[in-house]
Amino acid sequence: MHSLYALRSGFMKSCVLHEDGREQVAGFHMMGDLMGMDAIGSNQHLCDSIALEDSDVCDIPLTDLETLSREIPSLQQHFHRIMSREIAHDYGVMLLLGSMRAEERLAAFLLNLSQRFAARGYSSTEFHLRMTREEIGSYLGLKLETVSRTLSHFQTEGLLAVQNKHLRILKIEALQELVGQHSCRS
Amino acid sequence: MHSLYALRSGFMKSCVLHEDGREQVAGFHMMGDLMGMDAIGSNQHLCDSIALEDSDVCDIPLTDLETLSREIPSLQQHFHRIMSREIAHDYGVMLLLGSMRAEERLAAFLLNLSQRFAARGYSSTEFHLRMTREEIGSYLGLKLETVSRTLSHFQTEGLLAVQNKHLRILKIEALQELVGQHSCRS
DNA sequence: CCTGCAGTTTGACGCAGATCAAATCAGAGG
DNA sequence: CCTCTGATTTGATCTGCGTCAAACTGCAGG
Repeated sequence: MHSLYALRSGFMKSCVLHEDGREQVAGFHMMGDLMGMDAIGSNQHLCDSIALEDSDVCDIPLTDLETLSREIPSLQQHFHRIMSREIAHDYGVMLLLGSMRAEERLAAFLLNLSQRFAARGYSSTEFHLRMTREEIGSYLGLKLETVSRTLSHFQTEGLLAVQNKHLRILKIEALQELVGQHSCRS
Repeated sequence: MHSLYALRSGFMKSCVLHEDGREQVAGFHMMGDLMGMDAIGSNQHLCDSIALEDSDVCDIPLTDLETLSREIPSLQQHFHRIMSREIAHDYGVMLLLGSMRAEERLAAFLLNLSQRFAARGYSSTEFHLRMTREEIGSYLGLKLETVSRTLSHFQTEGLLAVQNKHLRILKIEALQELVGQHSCRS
């Protein structure tokens, strides 16, 4: 606590915990992501971060970061930008959870993964899902059966090819269209 | 843009916009809240903030805040704490949208309002809802009819007294229990 | 190679909440 | 006081997704 964590390599999830023991996946993190920004205000992390494959994490003491920020304005700005992006991202997730149907949620999720892999120099159309269907479901506010069914459905429609955890996007435009549409709800 | 906004008095909502024109309420703000923290990273506000009653807003240029932060460590820490709290709050909303049923969502919403009024010196059990049922629904990922029905249901159960937009909480423990329970989903 | 287990797929069924519709209510303006 | 309009309530019906159940797959350990 009172540190931030930079993910240098690997893949992780963060989970929010309920008082009653139930938990929900709040996000997936990959190389370069900064984690733990929820804890600055409360001295206590709301999330557990759990590695989904061998990962390398760098501990950043908050006091060091704040001291350096005062001396290096560009670092300060960068840090603020990162926190802000986290907030903006969360708004996107709220939108997703609050007003999208299962197909749209999954399409948005896959497109987001795709973009993030692309930004890191990996293929944007073919990658490995490191998380289980249940974890995807938890993140998207769906049950694992619904995730599985929706993936199968996308496959029969020819939008993607799924083989266990390996995934290939065949019609990225169709997925984008799905997300843009908002055929119903809210 | 490139300013933050402190709400000095009044009551506002912020809405996230879809590409396709649809919008969702991302949060409600009252006296003392800081708004616009989603825009630091992107140079562009994702949200429109709209006053729900006469409000008084104070513009805080980001560059000023950053300059002052460098000189006054306690201000810097305070700012970081506020951003962090926003992130933590968003995680709470994600939990709510992803894994709670209608009754639990509404109970959580009312309890949150109650706490915030209390923190500002107003009654924690009797207050005016400044937003419409539709806005509540949008925030909670429900339709206005469901919000209305659930409020009615709470009323017949004796948990609260609702008269149009005026609300009185009668059994706060019962509401808290509802939120803690998590009888189903996810 | 066999076994066990966690993860996944698929089907059948039920329900919470969306949708459609209509009646009522409250406040603003004349 | 009356009218108009947007907000709210309430009912009836529909449906997407959750729930329950069963079979299948792939991998790790013996």
